[in-house]
Amino acid sequence: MSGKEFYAWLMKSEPSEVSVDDVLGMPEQTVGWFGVRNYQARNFMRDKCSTGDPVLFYHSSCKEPGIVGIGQIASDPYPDPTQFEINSVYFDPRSSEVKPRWVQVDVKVLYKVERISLQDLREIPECEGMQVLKKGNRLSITPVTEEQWDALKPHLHRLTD
DNA sequence: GCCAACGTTGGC
DNA sequence: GCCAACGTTGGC
Repeated sequence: MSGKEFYAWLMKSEPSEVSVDDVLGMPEQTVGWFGVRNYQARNFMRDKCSTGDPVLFYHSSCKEPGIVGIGQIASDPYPDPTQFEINSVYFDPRSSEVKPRWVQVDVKVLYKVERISLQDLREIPECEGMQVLKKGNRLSITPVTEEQWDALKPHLHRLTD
């Protein structure tokens, strides 16, 4: 009853675009979470994410979807640069540098874990209420409560690379 | 590649 | 401001 509603974040990435290994190869093992073009997900980044919040790094739209890494929010929100890049698929002509529409935060990957598949996740009773498990869920960023995180902990098996 | 679900768009 | 059409997401 005491757990925080926005304790942690589940952040989806398509591994063909940015995989957990890609991020581990980046400077500071950190990536700007570019390309979010959904207002609800944007508002989470803009209003609710804080530096240091735990992150579940999730691979989606792939053969083996699931949680593959643990990280943390590593910056305040700032304008997503891809919205201004005319050749980017994320270009938004309705946005402007003066009044940016889309923001991102930096995400740092701390370590990889043995993949927790969607199926595994559904079998953890305390995780039943997780937004990512809800039917028709399409949000790329969803909050994870403190209770859900605690329930997940015993299932997180750190990999050593 | 299918298709259910849901967000966005735009005509009225 | 309604709502049908359309586009996108993402597991399967």
